[in-house]
Amino acid sequence: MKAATNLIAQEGVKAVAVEPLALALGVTKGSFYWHFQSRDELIHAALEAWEQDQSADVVTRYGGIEDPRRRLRVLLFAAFEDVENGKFFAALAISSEDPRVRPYLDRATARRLAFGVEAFLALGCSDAEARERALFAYAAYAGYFQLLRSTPEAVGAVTDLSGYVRRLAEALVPAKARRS
Amino acid sequence: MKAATNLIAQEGVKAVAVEPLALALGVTKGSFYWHFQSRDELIHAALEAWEQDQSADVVTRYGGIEDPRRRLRVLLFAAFEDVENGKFFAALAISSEDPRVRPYLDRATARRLAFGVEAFLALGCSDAEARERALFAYAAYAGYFQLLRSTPEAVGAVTDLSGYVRRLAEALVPAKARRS
DNA sequence: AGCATACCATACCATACCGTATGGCAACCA
DNA sequence: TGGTTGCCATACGGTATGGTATGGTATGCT
Repeated sequence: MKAATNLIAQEGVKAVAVEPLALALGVTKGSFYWHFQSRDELIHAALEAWEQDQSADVVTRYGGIEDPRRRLRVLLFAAFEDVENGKFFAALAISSEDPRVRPYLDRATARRLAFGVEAFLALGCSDAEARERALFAYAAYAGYFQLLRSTPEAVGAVTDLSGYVRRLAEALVPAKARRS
Repeated sequence: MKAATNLIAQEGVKAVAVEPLALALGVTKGSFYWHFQSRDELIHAALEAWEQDQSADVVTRYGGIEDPRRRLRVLLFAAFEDVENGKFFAALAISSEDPRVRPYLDRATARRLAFGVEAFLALGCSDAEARERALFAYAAYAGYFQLLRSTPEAVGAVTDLSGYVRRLAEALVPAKARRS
């Protein structure tokens, strides 16, 4: 399952092939099919594990912060700092046509967007405004990791990631009073 | 080639398979291999055509605008309005692991980023600042179309695209004097 | 010792695809 | 009328992979 997760992160779901996987792990197909009923089951298991991690994280870690302004800023910075997860999300996005992936991807997107919308509403935005800002933030997130994945050299030219995120935060949720 | 382009846009390069393609077009493999030397040649031809379109567009249409502020804003709005192209770009991104796609994707990214950096430099930004802003803009672009592709419902909730782009433009290149 | 269970390996079949070999067949040409 | 050319179809071989069938082996229980 770990190997499968790595493969997904690296080359997408299509790269999860039983025979090469077994070979790489030094076992055989026979052994694999003892532990898993099918290739699909392995893929689902890996995706399920990811989703479990996900939903465990977000709500518990950021839902507790009362001040919506602070909650959003913390969430934004944390999201961009979790490179591992960002990369895996980008990897899922490249397999978005796969019917096995779609549900997980849709749920993740819906959950995150809803979380963002909620926070912006708490910030006093109108309904449409909140949705727009949440989408903006999420697109910036998704785009950043897509670029980091597909053409890391291009992203590498920008060494100051925190500057990038700060700009995003300023555009969306300006701090009321900034010091120094 | 048109069919191949559509397939790439829909399901990525891997979906461009000779036999199903021939079947769908009501011809046979024999016929296909008369016109193309190989599957690779077809894929390259489709990508080449896209790249040709690309480079023809950007420079000629936006390079001419003198005022860097205006040039950037026009470029931003135009980029988001060209949904067809945006979707195809997102489709290429999902095939970014494919060695046939990488060069085209890399060149497109480099070209666009360089164009953005140049414009921000003309705007008076420092070198690092220009690179950061260009990356920000490009990530917002890439992310938007990735989401539009992978989960269109999520994007559909935001009906006012121009508001989205306006926010991006404001964050990056504020108009000197805004009215109303 | 005899046996069951858990785990793994080998050999096999089926499918989907790429690419090739070869045989039409129609249209135009000599 | 017979040949040449352009285009297409059929049939085949090769490869990668998913999945199954079946046999082997080690461990621990009775």
